[in-house]
Amino acid sequence: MKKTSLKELAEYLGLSQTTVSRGLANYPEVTERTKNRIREAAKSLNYAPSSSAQKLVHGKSLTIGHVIRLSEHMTLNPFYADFIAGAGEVYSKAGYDMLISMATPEQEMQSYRDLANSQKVDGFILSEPVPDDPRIHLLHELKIPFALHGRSHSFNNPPQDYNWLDVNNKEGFKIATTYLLKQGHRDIAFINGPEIFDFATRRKSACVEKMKKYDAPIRNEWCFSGDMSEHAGFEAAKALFSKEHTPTAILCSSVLLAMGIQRALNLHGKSLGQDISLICWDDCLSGFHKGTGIPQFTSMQSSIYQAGAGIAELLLNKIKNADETISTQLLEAKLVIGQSTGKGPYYQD
Amino acid sequence: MKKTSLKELAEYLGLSQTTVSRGLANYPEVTERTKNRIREAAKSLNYAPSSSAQKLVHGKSLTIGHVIRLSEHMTLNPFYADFIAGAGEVYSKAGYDMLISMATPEQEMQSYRDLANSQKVDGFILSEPVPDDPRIHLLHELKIPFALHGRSHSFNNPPQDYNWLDVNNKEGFKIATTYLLKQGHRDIAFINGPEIFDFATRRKSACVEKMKKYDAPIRNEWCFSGDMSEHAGFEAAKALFSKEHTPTAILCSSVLLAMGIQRALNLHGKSLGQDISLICWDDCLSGFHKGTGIPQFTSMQSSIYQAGAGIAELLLNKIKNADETISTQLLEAKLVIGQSTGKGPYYQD
DNA sequence: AAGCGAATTGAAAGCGGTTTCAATTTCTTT
DNA sequence: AAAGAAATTGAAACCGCTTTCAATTCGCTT
Repeated sequence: MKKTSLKELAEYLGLSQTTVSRGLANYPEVTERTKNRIREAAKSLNYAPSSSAQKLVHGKSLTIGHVIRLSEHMTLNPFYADFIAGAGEVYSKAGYDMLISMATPEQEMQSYRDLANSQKVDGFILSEPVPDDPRIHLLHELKIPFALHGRSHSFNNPPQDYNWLDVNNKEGFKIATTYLLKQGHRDIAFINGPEIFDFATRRKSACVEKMKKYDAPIRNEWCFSGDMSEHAGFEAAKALFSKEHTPTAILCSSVLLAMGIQRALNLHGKSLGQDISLICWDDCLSGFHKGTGIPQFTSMQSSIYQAGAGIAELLLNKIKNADETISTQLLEAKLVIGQSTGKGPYYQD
Repeated sequence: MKKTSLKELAEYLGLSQTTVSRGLANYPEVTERTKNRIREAAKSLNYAPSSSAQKLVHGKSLTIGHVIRLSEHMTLNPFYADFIAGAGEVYSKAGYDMLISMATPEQEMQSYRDLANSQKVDGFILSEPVPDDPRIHLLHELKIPFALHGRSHSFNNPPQDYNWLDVNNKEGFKIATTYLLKQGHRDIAFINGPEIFDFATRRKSACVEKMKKYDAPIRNEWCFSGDMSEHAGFEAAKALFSKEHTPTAILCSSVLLAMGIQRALNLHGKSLGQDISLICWDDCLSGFHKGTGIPQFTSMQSSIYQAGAGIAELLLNKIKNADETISTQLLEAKLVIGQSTGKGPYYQD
């Protein structure tokens, strides 16, 4: 079972390469009868066109690139798996491939350059934007389509345009904060992700806005910003409950944080939903999929798998239609009541 | 800034394509002086060779394929992210690309066929082997190099040969079981992954072997096998502690399970390390990276990131050296004492 | 200055497809 | 049955690169 070329297949059939090629591509000018002959022969000889040859002649790679920045600690965010799964499924349905490239922060830009210039990919999906993300400028310059998962806050003027898909972090945290406030909580702590990131600042500002509106106090010593890991959640909650004043509710930016918070609370003999309420952001990681029944945590849910699928679709549309306009899409998160919230001291009917 | 071709670059330099090509590839017969001219021109015109053209002429794709099976629930194992990060880093150092393809169980085999026949990839990494994994046979037939992460138990005779890299599950769980026994535990429960998988059966048998050796009782109602999720751990532990007899120690197959177990224990007012001991398998997911100090769980640690890197290296060696012999590699897991274990009732100095 | 080997350079073939355009075959029509 | 239109088929160019092999240039020897 060795590689069959178009030439061999044509010789075997006693036809020209032209006809065979057209037959396989289902051109109308080829008789149905010969098409069938061709298809059968192709199957029996196990023929598949060489993708590099096809790419060469078409000048397209039918491949989308994802460059993943490996930080110094080689930590890769577990959300990537789901995000990529969502995108990957869209690609495979559309006949596209997904090329993933790991890059250290120093290699990162060059990696985009190389992939674009060598025409290995027809477009990029960018993740984890930073403020005034330099990749946006680079990819504009390289004139290659791309879409961003999330948004890059711009301090520059004018800001750069780009296609993006984001979850409505602001609205999500407004809903969550309002829910806690209406349940009678006023002393609310906020354990956030790193506030250099756009999503984290949006979450924070939503929270602050609503708290102000309800005249609830905003205490700096109750606001944390850092890694979104179990460990960070544990440490933050530990710090929080070693203070004199402690909140009656917590908002946090990730299920991982929530787990750490829960562990710390147990240590302090406090129980979630009873002594203290918690709402966490939930990216609906499939590894954490819930069973049936009331979920452990009350959360704002938004599937990162769907975000991956959505942004892949957005980008493929751009590419296929050579659409130069900017597309943006905002996904809404859903409040799901779980066991981690209860009435607060100021509750009133 | 549009795509520059070799031809254009050659014309710009007043040289032939041949010389330019050789210059860029650093052939010795090209003078250092002209090489430099060529390099400069290439840089200033932003030239990069078309990868499809290069692939076409070399007949290699310099790409490794990972086909990811999406189950019905679209759940993608979060370990994939780390595994892929490890592999990806090796690839990029070696000048290889990583192609990831999502496939439903029905598409899966065809996906391997297509990628191989269209020469999109030079080799495959297989994950999550099942007994007598049909992919092994297929890829042998397609005569394309591959390596398996884990092992595929064979009920057939003779079993098929293949390159693999696995972690020493058996030895790991022997160590863990022995540790618990020596700490004075005899009533040990086992919350395992799905026992259709090779790794899970090895873990189970290691456990059973050691228990027998120490004359500790093996109770079927204390053995669970299922999803390796937080939720499954919670449910198993809940079931376990609603029984009349309860164990003094638990072995489990994943940190996620451990977290669920902990949550259930808290509900029952039991505390890990005090009332009950737990050792879990820890794939060292970067998302769960520990801080400093004594880790939460006592665990058998083995980095799945390194497994990814190791198997990528193994495969690339095969490909580069056209090595037809079979390579296998067994990684050892390390017992790390954390806060979740303590002395059992039968402890003696 | 002629002759020679060594060092450079370039023309052209080929990798495996797609597509243009011309050639051939088949079918109508008269 | 001949002519013209329509339907099929195929030869050859081309995509962008590498590499073989032949041609040219160069530096030295005598």
